[in-house]
Amino acid sequence: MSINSAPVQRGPGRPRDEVRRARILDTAADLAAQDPRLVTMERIASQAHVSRTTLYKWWTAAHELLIDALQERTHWSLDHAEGTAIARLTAQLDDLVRIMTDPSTEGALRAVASGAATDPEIRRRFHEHWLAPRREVAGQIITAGIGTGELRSDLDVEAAIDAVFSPVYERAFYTGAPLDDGFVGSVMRIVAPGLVAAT
Amino acid sequence: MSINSAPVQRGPGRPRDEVRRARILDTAADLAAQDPRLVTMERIASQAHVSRTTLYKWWTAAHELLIDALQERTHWSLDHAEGTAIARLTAQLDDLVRIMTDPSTEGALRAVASGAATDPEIRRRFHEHWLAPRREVAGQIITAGIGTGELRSDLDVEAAIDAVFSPVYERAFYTGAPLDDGFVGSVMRIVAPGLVAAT
Amino acid sequence: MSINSAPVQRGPGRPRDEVRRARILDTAADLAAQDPRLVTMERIASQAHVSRTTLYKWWTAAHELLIDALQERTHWSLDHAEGTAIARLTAQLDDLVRIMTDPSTEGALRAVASGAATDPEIRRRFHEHWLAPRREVAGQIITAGIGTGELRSDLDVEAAIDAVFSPVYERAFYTGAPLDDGFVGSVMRIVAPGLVAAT
Amino acid sequence: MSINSAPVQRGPGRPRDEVRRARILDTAADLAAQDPRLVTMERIASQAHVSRTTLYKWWTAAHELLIDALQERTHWSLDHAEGTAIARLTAQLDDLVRIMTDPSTEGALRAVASGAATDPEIRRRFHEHWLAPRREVAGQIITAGIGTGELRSDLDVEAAIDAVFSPVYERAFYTGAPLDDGFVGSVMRIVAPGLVAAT
DNA sequence: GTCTAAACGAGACGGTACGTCGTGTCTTCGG
DNA sequence: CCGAAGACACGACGTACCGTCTCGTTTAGAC
Repeated sequence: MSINSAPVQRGPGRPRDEVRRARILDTAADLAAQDPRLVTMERIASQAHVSRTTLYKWWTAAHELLIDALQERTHWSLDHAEGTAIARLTAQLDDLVRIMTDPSTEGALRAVASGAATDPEIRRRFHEHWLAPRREVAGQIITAGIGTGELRSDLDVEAAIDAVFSPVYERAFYTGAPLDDGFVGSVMRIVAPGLVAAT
Repeated sequence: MSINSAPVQRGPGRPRDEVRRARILDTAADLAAQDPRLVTMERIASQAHVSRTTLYKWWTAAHELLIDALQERTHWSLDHAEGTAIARLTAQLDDLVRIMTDPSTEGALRAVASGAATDPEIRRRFHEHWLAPRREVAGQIITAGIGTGELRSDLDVEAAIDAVFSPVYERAFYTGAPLDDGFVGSVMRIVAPGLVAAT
Repeated sequence: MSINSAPVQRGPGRPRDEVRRARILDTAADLAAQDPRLVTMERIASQAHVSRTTLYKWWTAAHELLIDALQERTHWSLDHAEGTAIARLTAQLDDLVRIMTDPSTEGALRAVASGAATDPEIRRRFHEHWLAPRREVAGQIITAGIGTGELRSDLDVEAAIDAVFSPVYERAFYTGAPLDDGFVGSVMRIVAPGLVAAT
Repeated sequence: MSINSAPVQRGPGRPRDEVRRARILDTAADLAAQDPRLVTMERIASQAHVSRTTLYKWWTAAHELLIDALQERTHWSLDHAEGTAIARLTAQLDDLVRIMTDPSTEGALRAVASGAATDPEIRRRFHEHWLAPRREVAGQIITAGIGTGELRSDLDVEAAIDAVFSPVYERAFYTGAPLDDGFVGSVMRIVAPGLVAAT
């Protein structure tokens, strides 16, 4: 799952220092928590007591590094609860809100999303390693819901996923409005009627 | 509405060169259309055959300038059509999609949103000069719809606005999925049932 | 003597504001006294509550202005005492030391000399309006001294003037060594024997 | 002697490019020879095909750089000839005249002296790395001359040094009068009688 | 009294240089 | 082969002066 997960097989030469790797990711997350704009290769290097050379050896850019850090911190969020489709989507949304509420993951996501908005390569990575996995899960939930007859059969699945998730990103990144459990409730109250099949 | 609207009455001193101003905003929009990352004070200046000093005289940063450029290009989008609340919201959404489909406005918005995600000051400006006016209109439509009984009376208006608009931003900025009229239809089909009052 | 002495004859039009002129020169001298590097057209203008346009109307550059200021403050120094040639040269030297000891004249001279070292035009002005008049007086003293037989008849007058004056400039501008009456004595004790005729 | 003399022993890290260093100093000297006002970090960088960053890495300001260039070009001038004190001082003076006659060293000295006149920090450097070493040698010559009885025992050594050297600086920087061997003769003819002991 | 011409203020503008920060690349030494 | 240390080019930042320019306003003497 991680981009730079340590391969087990070993050849000759000095093995990679895993302690350093962890320290680097922690440092990046800390910086992002303080202020996403502080996340630069330069700063990460000096703060993590690591040479810039080492950073560039393993990550092509700060955003790559942040995505790694993000994934290590959010593995849990992909395990989804049982229940109705609506309940499971709500759980997904709760997880996302929790991620957006934790300063270190919020800051990292801000930094990555900021880059993604303007840089196609970052966008690709952001989509591949962050959005896609979550949309995948949501898609499965929705498809299953359609199968059981809980959800409408004529749903545009992609649009449905957008409708569920995007309000959280908008609030977190741009609006600055409070992001709490009440918000998840409000969103689901609005979106759910459009998802469920008429009884 | 514009930040730097030229007052007609004149005092002493050389009057501002409005031709230059327009050329600057055009240049910035062009650069943003090519690649939002090209929008730097340096590049705008050289491309618009204007000194950097002049840019800094009128705008504190590239993002300010872009917001001005955006507003000049999207005045039309705030006039909203007549009809039911749902119809009027759909019209709003169509406008937004059109803005996101025009390369110059899309690029400019990308650049500004990118900054907004990480810089609180840009976020404030982006909200004040871009999001707020559009949310304002949408809010009035919704409130009016509640008044006529078309929409549910227990709506969380802010969340409703989020639900309507945010899918467009998400697609445009991060997903890369096609942004066409069909998408607006899909979104509204999902959201509308949660907005209208039960009959 | 002054470059911009007000001509008496008057035509139509608003006459020059002499109060302003004095205020400008004072301001320039004050700035030079604080730090010669502060003497910029911009700073003089704002400090003297005068527009930059006015400065450029009357002086082509800050150094011109400073030379004017200097002359107004050092008219007295060209009147020389009576006595032997050596005594009169010593008096000249005392005057120069006094000028170099007064912060405002010292600063102004520093600024002008600094420009003169690198800019031929400033050098010409500095020579014409500052060095030449003083060398002129010294030259007359020396020539007169030769006439009376007090000084050697085979003197290289220009070199003699250099020998007398230049140590003061050197100390003032570059060495930072104390510039007091004792120094004038030391210099004259060294130089005088080479000037006076053998008895 | 040089501020940035390359130490021979080497640690880790890419070694400094000595070719670049030489090219930078040459370029600076060339610019100074053309016109001392051209000596700016910006121009040196572009002319020497070097980034401004590199300049700032090694020199805090253009004047520092020029002092380095000067020293590399004037090592020879501190070796002094044998003979009487007067002869040795004359040799020193000849050296200084030669330096002031070579366009590249003359220009560099002009630029540095110009800065020294108004900037205390440059003054300190100019004194420490240029004036002091030369005054040191002259001081030793004079002290030795006093020891042998050739020179007066009641000399103010500092003033004596000033008397010998300063006429050259004055001519070179401000007067514009010719600076040739005849001038050195004239100066020494005037100053020497005040230095030597009465017979 | 108006007329006229200069002085003066306010401010826009292009330009050059400053010193700093971050990027990505390259070179060399040591574990 | 990993990692540290550091040199280097490049692009952008925001600021300070420079000198020029275009206006509007003020202030005198001349008619």
